[in-house]
Amino acid sequence: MVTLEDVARHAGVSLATASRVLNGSSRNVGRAMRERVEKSAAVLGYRTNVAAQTLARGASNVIGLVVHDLVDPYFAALADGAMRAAEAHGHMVMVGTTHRDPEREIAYVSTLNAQRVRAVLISGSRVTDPDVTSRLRAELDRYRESGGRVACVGQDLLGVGTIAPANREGAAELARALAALGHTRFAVLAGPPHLITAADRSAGFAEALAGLGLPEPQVIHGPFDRDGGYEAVQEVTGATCVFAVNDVMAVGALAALRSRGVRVPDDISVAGFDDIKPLRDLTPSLTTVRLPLTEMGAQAVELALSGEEGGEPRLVHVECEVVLRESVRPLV
Amino acid sequence: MVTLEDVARHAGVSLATASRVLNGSSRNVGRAMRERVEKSAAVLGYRTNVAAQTLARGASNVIGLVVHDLVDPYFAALADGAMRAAEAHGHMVMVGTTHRDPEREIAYVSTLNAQRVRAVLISGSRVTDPDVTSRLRAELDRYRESGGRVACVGQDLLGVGTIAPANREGAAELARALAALGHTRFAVLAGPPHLITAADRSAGFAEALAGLGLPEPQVIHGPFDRDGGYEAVQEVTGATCVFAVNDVMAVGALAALRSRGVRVPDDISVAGFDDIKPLRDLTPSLTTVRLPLTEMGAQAVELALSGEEGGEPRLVHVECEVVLRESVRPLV
DNA sequence: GGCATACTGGAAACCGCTTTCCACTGGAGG
DNA sequence: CCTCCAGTGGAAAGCGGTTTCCAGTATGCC
Repeated sequence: MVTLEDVARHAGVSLATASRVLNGSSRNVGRAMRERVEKSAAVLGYRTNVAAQTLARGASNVIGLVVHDLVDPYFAALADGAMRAAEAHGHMVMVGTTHRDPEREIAYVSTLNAQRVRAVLISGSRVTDPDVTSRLRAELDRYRESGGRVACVGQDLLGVGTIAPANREGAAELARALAALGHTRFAVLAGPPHLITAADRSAGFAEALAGLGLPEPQVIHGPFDRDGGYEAVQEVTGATCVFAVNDVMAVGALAALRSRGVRVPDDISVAGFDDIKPLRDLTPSLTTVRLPLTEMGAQAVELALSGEEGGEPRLVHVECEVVLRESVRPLV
Repeated sequence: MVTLEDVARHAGVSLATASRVLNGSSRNVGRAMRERVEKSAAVLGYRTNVAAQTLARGASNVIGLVVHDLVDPYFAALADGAMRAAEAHGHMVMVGTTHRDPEREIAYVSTLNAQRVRAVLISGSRVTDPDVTSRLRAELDRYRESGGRVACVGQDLLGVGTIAPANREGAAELARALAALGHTRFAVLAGPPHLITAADRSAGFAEALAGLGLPEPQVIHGPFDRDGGYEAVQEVTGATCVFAVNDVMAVGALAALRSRGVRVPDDISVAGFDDIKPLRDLTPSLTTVRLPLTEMGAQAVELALSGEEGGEPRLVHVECEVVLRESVRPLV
């Protein structure tokens, strides 16, 4: 293991000088020395010991990202955006996947705190359980007290900078768009009641319907994933249009309908939410509400890194956009 | 920032004792002391400084994973498996995405070396360029000389423990299965010639065909991604069956055919390779060669962590399995 | 020519934790 | 009763960098 001291000795300079040359200091080093050091470093194959650097500097160059499931295209896109932004800052990303267990979310914040990461990014829906939320908050607060930076993608419930998608409004807009096509009887595959993202989208959708004087949708709860959509759609009765509160559920619903010989959109229309990448290759292509996932991931990094310069944590609202595709047809 | 020393002082014990209690040492600590220390740590909200720990121990608890693109379900599944296995060992995973740039692959190994990660996992196809390969190898060697462990998912070209999918054999088996259905005129969407995975699959397929006395397939090169498949399939002429060397390309091909009104499998059959997760929700469902991606990710972690106990780097062959689905139909 | 003023290089104090070595204690064994 | 040893707590030397002072040198200016 070649250390900075080895390099310094090999170059015939002091440790301080070698450090200044190799690890971006503000101090200038004379041209001759600098070249000697760089040459020695190359010859010896020196690699900075980041752990030592982190310890000495008191700040690391890694960003922690907490997601539910990397295989879910939603989080994959978020992670991709975050990693691109992180790289632009010269940071690496350390990922923790909770597989939807809030306890592990808390545990990961603790672990990332121990790693003294530069920033922590929390993504995915918050839950209604106030106990879980306050414990997560406490853990985040502890981290921030010691100089950590945090950003959240989802609901503004953690007292930290937040990228907040307009779930309610997006769902409402979708409802109006679908109603404009003539649909009146809806079903909502609403996900679990305790997930705020799911609840918000479901509520926004129902409210918009009510605002139009349309009957209440049939609401079916279930898991927030592909299989949850698959199961939930089986219980739909009498609706002409189904809204799944996220795309992966909608994909599951599509599969279930297909396997039962129900044609989409001829027999029933289906819409989702998020506009995840793989959607475009589905048949029929899925109507959805578009969220700029990659950008959101990148924004979260910027938000966390910029910190809340003297004041309140910032709240960034993200607009959604309804995208009508083949899975929905107008009712004549 | 509360340090171990703060805890020790608060508990009225020495630094050594506090360390032994809080960070799994082999040494025993008396019950009374132990409890005092644990209590103090909890009260003060102590979090180990992993950077300091890494420096002192000379070994970190993070694993580096290098992938091409997290949004690609292939790598997402690999990463998922790796993260599960890593967690079982109490490690975290740091991810680098190269977006298919071999230079960044090398750069990431260097960065991960600087981080002194416990192990580095390299995934994705190797390239034919010997210069790139040898430079990557050199970087890996440097890392291993200083005690790093490496595993690779792909071709055994790096001189490190490797999880090697049976690309050739899998493709050959697929060719025989398709031929058994009566197909004789094939096209191969072969990806870029310099990607060994693509080349192996393409070659295995063609060889099997030759072995059966069938005519050579039409080979079309192009990018290894979804859009590459989309474009390449446009050039197919006169084949009854198209083999895309990976699933994402096959998905692109399916989309292109659909948009041109070509029916699959009625007008033409399509097959892919990998069996990525989102496949099951496609219409038609895609015939492919199944690879246990999640397990491969986990195996890579185990392989790297276990090291090459006194000897040659290990080579783990991974079997593939042909999965016939709707996108292929028998030719009467 | 003399002196203030950059510049630049080096010595050494830390960053927070691990671990080796030492010292001390109390009980087993002779 | 003394010796030996297992068991446990503490002091202190690193781990590999960063950075603050200090000192020496060359430069600018009057």
